[in-house]
Amino acid sequence: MKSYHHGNLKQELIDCACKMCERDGYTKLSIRSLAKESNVSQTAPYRHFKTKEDLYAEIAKEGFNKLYKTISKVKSKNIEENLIFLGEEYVAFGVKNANTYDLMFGTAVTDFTKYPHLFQAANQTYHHLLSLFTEYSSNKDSEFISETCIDLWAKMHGLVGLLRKLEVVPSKLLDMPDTPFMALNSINNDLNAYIKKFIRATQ
Amino acid sequence: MKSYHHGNLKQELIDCACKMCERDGYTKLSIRSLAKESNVSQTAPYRHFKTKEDLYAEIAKEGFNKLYKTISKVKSKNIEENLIFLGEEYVAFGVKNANTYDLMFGTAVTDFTKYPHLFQAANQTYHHLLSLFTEYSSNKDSEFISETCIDLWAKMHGLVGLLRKLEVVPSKLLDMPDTPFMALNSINNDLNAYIKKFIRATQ
DNA sequence: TGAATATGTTAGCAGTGTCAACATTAAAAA
DNA sequence: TTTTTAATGTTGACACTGCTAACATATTCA
Repeated sequence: MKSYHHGNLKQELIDCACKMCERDGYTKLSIRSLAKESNVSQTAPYRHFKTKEDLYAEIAKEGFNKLYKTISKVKSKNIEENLIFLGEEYVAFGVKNANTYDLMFGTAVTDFTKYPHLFQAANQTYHHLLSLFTEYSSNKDSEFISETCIDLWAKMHGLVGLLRKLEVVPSKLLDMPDTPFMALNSINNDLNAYIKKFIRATQ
Repeated sequence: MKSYHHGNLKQELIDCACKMCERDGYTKLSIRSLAKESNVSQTAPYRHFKTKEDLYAEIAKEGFNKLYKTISKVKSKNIEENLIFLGEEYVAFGVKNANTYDLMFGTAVTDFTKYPHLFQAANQTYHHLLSLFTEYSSNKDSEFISETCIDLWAKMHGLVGLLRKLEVVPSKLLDMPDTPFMALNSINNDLNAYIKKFIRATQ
């Protein structure tokens, strides 16, 4: 027998939404289908998320926390190795959690400052990069360091975006020369090696 | 008096859709609203676009053609200056045509090979980079050149993505230190200078 | 205990993508 | 030229969506 009140519906909805989002993509995720999958009425989620964007923000927040956890686990002795591993982890995260990554960096949630928890979670990732560079860099100028962070971040972020475009290209195109997809695909075969080179090139 | 048949509805729908997409974002663009704005019945567009994704693909195609036109206009004597200007034009395009850029590089249209015209238009951009590097690089190894292209593309692409995230941060946050948005914002003040440094760093 | 609040349900509105059935016209075939 | 066919337009409808209002039940706390 199930009671009228649920107990911990909010978090359960968020967990379920994260799962559905990563499974089907956030465009396919409807509040109604989320409610159904969670065995509550169609409008129950509205007691916890005023709008759909609020729900998106929650998923994005969880995504940033997961991303932070992933890249902050990386610990190496020297900065170069650290950045290489970090780059590998970051790009791998973006590709593996592609649909969630969309929500984190796409336009579904435009203004992070409307969602303090999301804002904080997003900054956490950046702070990690920042502290890495601050620790290792001989140049302690804060503007230099922040620019270097953005530089690295942009590279990793851009790679995630391009690598995803490539994934959908069927193998029959592999022998068609001079397409970016072809070029990207050859990289994909040894993603880690490429990322290493990629990051090392701009040390 | 208007005739029953329109004459050139397809292209007019595409043009209108491009305008609406850039104005409101592609999520707000509905086939019904497009039909209304074009003064035809709700389902008239379905004679020209089987699904909404087909319409998206058309908009993305127009976007890639416009991007190609924009960056292929850049002509300088030496490769370095050429790449700097190209980077500026590219990032500026991405920021100015943000909503269209979403459609071009987002997940609304997953498989470009389903839309040959879009596929061709997307590759045209890459080909331009490729020919630039081929012309100027002393290392003529094709794999090296294609990797360098992707490298540059990823950087520009990543910058567009991050710069957009920053735009929505209200100015009250400007004196809040240690946020990526803050850091990005300082860059945005002199975007061109940053890109120069950015690209030069990985020559 | 009782009142106020939080959290759940049901019913319904307006808007959406898409399809089927029908109307009109332009193009092709006779 | 006439007739048939195909292309292109409209109307109506279905299932789905985000969201709100009105109502039901449970929990919190004075």
